[in-house]
Amino acid sequence: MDIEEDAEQRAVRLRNARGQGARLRFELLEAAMRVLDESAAADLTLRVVAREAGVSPQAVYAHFSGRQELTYEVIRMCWQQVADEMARASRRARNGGALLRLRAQLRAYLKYATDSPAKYQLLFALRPEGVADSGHQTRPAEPAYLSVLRDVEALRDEGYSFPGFGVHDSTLMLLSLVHGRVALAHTAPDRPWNTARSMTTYLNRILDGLFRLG
Amino acid sequence: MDIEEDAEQRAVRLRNARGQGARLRFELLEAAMRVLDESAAADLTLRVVAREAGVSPQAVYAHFSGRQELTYEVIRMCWQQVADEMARASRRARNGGALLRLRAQLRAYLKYATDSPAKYQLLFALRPEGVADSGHQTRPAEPAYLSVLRDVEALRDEGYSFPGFGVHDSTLMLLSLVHGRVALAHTAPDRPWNTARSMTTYLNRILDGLFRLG
DNA sequence: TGTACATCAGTGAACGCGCGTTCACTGATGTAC
DNA sequence: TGTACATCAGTGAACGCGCGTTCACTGATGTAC
Repeated sequence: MDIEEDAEQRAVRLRNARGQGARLRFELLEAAMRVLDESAAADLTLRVVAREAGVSPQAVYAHFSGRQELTYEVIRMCWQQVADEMARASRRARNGGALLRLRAQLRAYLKYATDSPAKYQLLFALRPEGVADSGHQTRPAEPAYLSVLRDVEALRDEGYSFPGFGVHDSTLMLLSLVHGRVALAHTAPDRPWNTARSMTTYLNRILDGLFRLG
Repeated sequence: MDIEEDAEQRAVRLRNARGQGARLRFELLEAAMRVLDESAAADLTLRVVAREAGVSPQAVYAHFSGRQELTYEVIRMCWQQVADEMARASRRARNGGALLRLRAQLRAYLKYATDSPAKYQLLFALRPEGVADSGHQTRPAEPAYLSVLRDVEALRDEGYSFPGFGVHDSTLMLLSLVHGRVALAHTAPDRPWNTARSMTTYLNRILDGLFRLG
């Protein structure tokens, strides 16, 4: 016996009802997010996503122009996801001042980087040349930017600022700091000062020193 | 006629003299750097490096355990290269104060990111799991760190500091800022505020606001 | 001064793998008459 | 109420590609005697 097909094992799946074909688009993106939950970013291939979704590789082409477009949509989803968690953290801290809400946002960002390393890595995957983005595809980081901006504006309304910087410059500075810190930690992950806990403390101290009254 | 071999075209090359076999190790690393000068980081494969060096793919195994080790050595070279350029920029500005030297270092960093995007991308390539680094392989970013640290120490000796931060924390903050800023720029390269020039101005203003007497 | 041998710096040929993508097809479901 | 047909949601089979790696080999150069 032992006929053991060597065809790619594919999850069982009922085809969508007539008229519901567009559902597969979402199923593919969800499958991609699941893949990233348990694999490295480099393993996010068209074939792997299709397999996870329970369809053949060719089925992807009905909803995306190819691997590249699929990947970009996944990147957008990841940015939206981290932005959502940052905004939620800020909301949970709404009783504190703006500075405490910013702390919460940066902590949420660090948590995302730690808990979802593959998705996090994808956030800063370089966009290869020749991408025909149609407007909304560009600036995938915008949701996270806007979430931080909101609390930086609140901080300004409380009278705090970094010398000479408006809210946009300040927002960019905070995002740069937190991402840069995480990226540097990746170059020496075994060092004790590169744990998520150390980085949280570090960023809190920066927040405290950065913004001043007046 | 037209017999046109389809074998991989390989650069002409004389084999190293007896006893000089170790030279190939350096030739391979140099070849890798050349590849990165004109290709994306994703194109840095063992076969491509071997072809650029003018040897067969198997020849790599005489000097590296495999693709992974080769890649890590290249990453170390890139960090050393950017650190060298930062240190040189600092030396050129030695007549100014420490703040001006730091400006020069960060500008050199930005220049490296702009002029050598493939090498720059490699700096922060995630180290996959299961790397047996034998001591010196870890912390590839250390040369750049030490270069910045030197000027931050000089700045401290001039009496400047960021509130509550020692020289190590401050150094880490500057590197985080500049890398984070570049990485965010990559997510929206078409925006006018993400040009190298805008980022230089931006970082200069941060330096001015960050460190205070006392 | 010649010759057998060891060493060195590589190469030839091949392997299995997964990738993205193309083309022709299938089989269920709804619609027109 | 039946039937021909169009549409839809996919699949089957195959393509060429470059990858990392293994194994057996080659041919020049030095060394021992």
